[in-house]
Parts: sequence; structure tokens; C-alpha cells
Amino acid sequence: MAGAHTLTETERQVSERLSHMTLDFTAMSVLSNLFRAATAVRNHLERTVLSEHDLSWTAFVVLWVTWIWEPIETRQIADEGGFSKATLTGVLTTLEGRALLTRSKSETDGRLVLVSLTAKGRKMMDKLFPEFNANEREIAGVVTAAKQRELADLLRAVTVGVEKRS
Amino acid sequence: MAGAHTLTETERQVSERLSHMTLDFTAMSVLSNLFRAATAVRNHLERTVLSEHDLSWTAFVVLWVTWIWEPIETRQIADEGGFSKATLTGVLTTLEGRALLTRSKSETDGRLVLVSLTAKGRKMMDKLFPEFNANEREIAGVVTAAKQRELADLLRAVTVGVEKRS
DNA sequence: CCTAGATTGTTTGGATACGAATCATTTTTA
DNA sequence: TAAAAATGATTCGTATCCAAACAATCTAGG
Repeated sequence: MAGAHTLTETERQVSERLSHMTLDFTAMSVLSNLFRAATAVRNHLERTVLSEHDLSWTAFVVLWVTWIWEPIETRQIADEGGFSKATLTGVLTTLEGRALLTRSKSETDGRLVLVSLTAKGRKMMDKLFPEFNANEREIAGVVTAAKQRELADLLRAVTVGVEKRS
Repeated sequence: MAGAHTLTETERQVSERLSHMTLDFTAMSVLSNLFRAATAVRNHLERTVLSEHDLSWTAFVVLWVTWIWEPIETRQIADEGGFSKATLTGVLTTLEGRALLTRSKSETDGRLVLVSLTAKGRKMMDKLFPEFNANEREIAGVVTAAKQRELADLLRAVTVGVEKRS
């Protein structure tokens, strides 16, 4: 959500329409801003760094996770990336078609598929990721380093709490 | 990203693979945790509150924005929701087919389409949103109210910074 | 052994998502 | 005032995305 109305305006309008309900506006503000920030940052990175390399967000995440952990099992990629196995299958096929990574069967367990980058894929990430991280630095740089650490800690606490609940 | 590896493990692995690069790990940690949190929270809410009402995340956002601001112009819904007008057209058609909202032409400007909830849609939101907010309260409740306000403020700062850059 | 259950990746079907092109309407311009 | 520019929603083509069903493989209990 990245609308024209400020959060204050929205809260006033919400409380006006919902004066008879008991709501936690602070919690609402946390989640609302969480999604706004994630959407805005993702859109920005897709339009700038990633589009130069013809990569969707999901494709980039797949390449990144594979780059760090290769050879890696597909279930782990899906888990790390936060999307379904079905989604991953399609993305892997696309990226394999572009010769950025390869699939191979595990020798110890015939059900597993292992993913590795090709030389071309590794070369792309060697160039892409420093650019990506430079953007991350600019985006996070609107707050001090100390605040950045605190922000990361708070977000991690939220994530841990939610995943415990699932 | 909501993987099995802790952030520390990932950072160690990344720095091992990228020891020759100069990277901002703090900024990386901020964005990584931002997406992990947003994905985890969204998936959780989709699987619990929203699935009971057969609503996708986007469909819920459309209904929520309409609920608060109706009658509302479609371009404003797309803007508040953070998705494209093309996406919105499809979702509106789906929701109109389920008789949860209606489209009507503006009388003052024939190009505009105004969206309002039906009685059925309003009834659904009257029941759904308190449930949704109760979940928001539980999710954000892992940190103190003061920390929640700080978290919201930091996220808003990031959003403002990114949108200024676009 | 061997068979029922669990696990894993893929396929399928339907909804979502976006950029580009298009159509209708309004506003601006000369 | 009529042509041109601008605005807004939709359509089109293509790529994602997910839940559920499926096939292949592994594991555990008899």
C-alpha cells in the first residue's frame, strides 16, 4: 500500500467508519507500513537493478539462494524464498532455459533435485549482486546504522513470532 | 525468505563466498528481514483469516480500501494497494462476480469508474476485519507498543525514501 | 521381502500480475 | 471551435503464483 493518503488520514477515516469497533491501531500501523515498505522496495529494485538483467524478483531470489548454497535442494530454495514448490518448478525451468542454472538428480535420494549455477549464472551474479547491494545500502541508508540494526531485529522478531504460530 | 538457516548462518556463508567483495551487510540484513517478515505475515494471514472467506491478499486489500473510502476511484485503489490498474481490473471483475462490490461511472467525469461495496460485501468486512485486526494485534504483539511505533516509523522512513527515488 | 504411509518434484487449472496497446472521454491548444 | 494532447480504464499477451492432484521414491512395520 503506497497511497496518497497519509497514515494519519487513513487512521482517522478508519476510526470514523469503525467507531463502534475496538481496534488495535498501533498493530495495524505496523503491518500496513510493513507491506508498504516491502512493496515499494521490491518494485524499485525490480524496475532498476533487476530489469537490466531481465530478472523477476522471484528469479533473482532463486539465483541468489542458489549462488550462496549451491548445490542446493529445490525444497530449500522454496523455503528460503518463501514461495511454493509449484512456483519454483516454473521459475527453474525458465532459468534453466536461459542457461543460468542446472538441475541434477541426487545420487543418494532419487526424489531430490539439486540445483547449481552454470558459469554463466555465476558470472551474472558476480556482476549483479554488488549492484544490488549498493541499492540496498542507499535504501536502508535513510536511517542510521544503529537504527538499521534495530529495524532488522524487530522485523526478525515479528517473523519468528509468526512462524511459531503457523 | 523464511528459510531454515538463521540470518547469521546466511551472512557467514555469504561473506565466505563473497570475501573479495565489499558489501553492506547491515543494509542487506534490513532488506532481507523486511521481505522475510512481509512474506511470512502475508502467508500466515492468507492461510488463516482470509482463506476462511475465500479471499486472496489482493482481493482483501481491494475490499478494505473500498470499505474505508467508498465510493472510491479505481486509480486510487490501485495506488493505495500498490498494484497496477491492469491487475485491479481483473480483481474487480472477480469481486463484482461474487457480488461483493459494484462499479459505476462517475457523473462528473465519464472516464472515471467508481467502486462501492454491496450490502453483502459490507457485511463480510464487518465480520472479517475485526478478525483480521485481532491477528494483526497478535503478530505485532511480540514487541512492546513503544517498539511497534518505532518499527512503523522506521518502515515509513524507508518507504518515503524509496518513493522519492523512483 | 513387501506393502502402507510419508516425502518430494511436477503437472494442472484457475486466479493474479504487469507492460504495452487500445478505446473512450476530457482537457488543452492553436 | 476543431484538432491535438492528456487522462483513465480495459484488453491482450505473457509470466507468476498457488492449492490440489499426481507420479516417483523412500521408509517403517510386519
